[in-house]
Amino acid sequence: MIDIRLVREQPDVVKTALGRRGIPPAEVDVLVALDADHRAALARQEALRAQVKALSRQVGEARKAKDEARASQLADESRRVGEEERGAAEETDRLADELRSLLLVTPNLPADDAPDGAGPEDNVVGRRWWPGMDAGRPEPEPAAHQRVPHWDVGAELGILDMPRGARMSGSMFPLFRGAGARLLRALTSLALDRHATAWEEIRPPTMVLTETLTSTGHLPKFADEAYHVERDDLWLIPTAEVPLASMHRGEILEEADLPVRLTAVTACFRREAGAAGRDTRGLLRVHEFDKVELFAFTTPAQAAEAHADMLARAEALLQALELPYRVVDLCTGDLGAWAKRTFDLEVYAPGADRWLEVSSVSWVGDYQARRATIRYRPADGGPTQLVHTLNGSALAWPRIWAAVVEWGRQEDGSVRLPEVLTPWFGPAPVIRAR
RNA sequence: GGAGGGAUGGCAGAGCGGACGAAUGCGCGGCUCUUGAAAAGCCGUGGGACUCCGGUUCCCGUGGGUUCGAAUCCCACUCCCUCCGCCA
Repeated sequence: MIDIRLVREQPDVVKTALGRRGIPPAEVDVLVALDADHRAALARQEALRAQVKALSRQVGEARKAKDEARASQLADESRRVGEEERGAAEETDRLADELRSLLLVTPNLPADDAPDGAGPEDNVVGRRWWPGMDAGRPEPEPAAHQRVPHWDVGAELGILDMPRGARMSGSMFPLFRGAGARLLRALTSLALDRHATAWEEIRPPTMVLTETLTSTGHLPKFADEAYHVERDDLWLIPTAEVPLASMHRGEILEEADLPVRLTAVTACFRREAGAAGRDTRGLLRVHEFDKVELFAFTTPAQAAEAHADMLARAEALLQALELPYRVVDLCTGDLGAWAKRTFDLEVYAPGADRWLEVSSVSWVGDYQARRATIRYRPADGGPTQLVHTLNGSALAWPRIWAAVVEWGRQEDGSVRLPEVLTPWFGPAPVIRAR
């Protein structure tokens, strides 16, 4: 949630910021008006409440003084004021609900330095990297044998079995087998071992409460995108960001304990309702996939460094895996609802001939912290403040799997794996047909 | 799934219808004493909302209810503990 106080005190700042996302200023005016009404109602209610409390106290005193007549007279009056208060409370609650519902679907204010734009076409493509770039080698040109899409390579080698995945779960549920499954396991181990130096490894639950999914911003706005287990009213997480953000929900942390940095691998579940019919082949878009996530709780001052660190970690993995990639600075029109600034990492996949988003690293500011009331006590003893949260994938495996397999494909059809996977596949790692 | 017990401040733990946002202890912060430290003593120490900055109000697991008045009584739910059953 954005700060209602900022909306109240500097509505123009909020209008300008949300305007960059294409939100009309009238929506901010609605917030301002609702907030004013709510506060007026609250003041009325609290005045009545104070009256009830004062009268009740006097009832007790009258009783003690054995003045029954006065006691019952005061009680009658208190009852009358109490009824009035109940009416006022209903009005206050109604307005509070209305305000909160609106606030819950209002997106975050983008960072000042996030590029302006209307949609994905306006994203800013930044630096690029490819193996050997530092040594002055030119960008690699895929050979004919690398122009085979991973779903074909996977079928040839028997390491990806989409038809059987569909048999058990329907389309877009991949089934990896043999060396293909091992490759996923290797990638996860590689990533977690690297992160574990500074980031605490977590294995969170993958089914969560409605409140947990609301804290991050996924609910109520994006309910159609998530799988819901009706009988138990639990949701399957679309990313480990969701449970990790709730690690400290409702807590007040000490500044000395910040930043808190977490890493986790989980399955991620997405209905992809809005993308039906698009990217249906292979691993481009699937309903269930494994992803290693980084998540940080920081002070506002620590956020920039944490953001850079996350991005650097994701990039380091791509470099270790020898995959050409580019950094994309998301424009205000493509930024996720809760993000202030996001960098996507896209890997080029020569077989599918597409840039694939394999990581998204976001600075969320206090947007989630306010929804989840996650605060910290400053070391100087000042009042508690909301923390900042950041999240980033490092990395999402199916698309990495696809890129590794396509780039690695050799003339004889086997797949040469990056050297960094030697611990799992032996020296000069290769996947051959079974 | 069944039976019982519990949920109060950073922690432990009182309170069980009237000035209780809450005793006491521990912890933590400050001060006194001391060459310094310890000990001792004194003082302070939860979070939020609104505010005409005087205050007002909310929070004792969550949500309802009873009452002039609820941490205290009633109902429902959630979570934790013990025992039984089942189980990877």
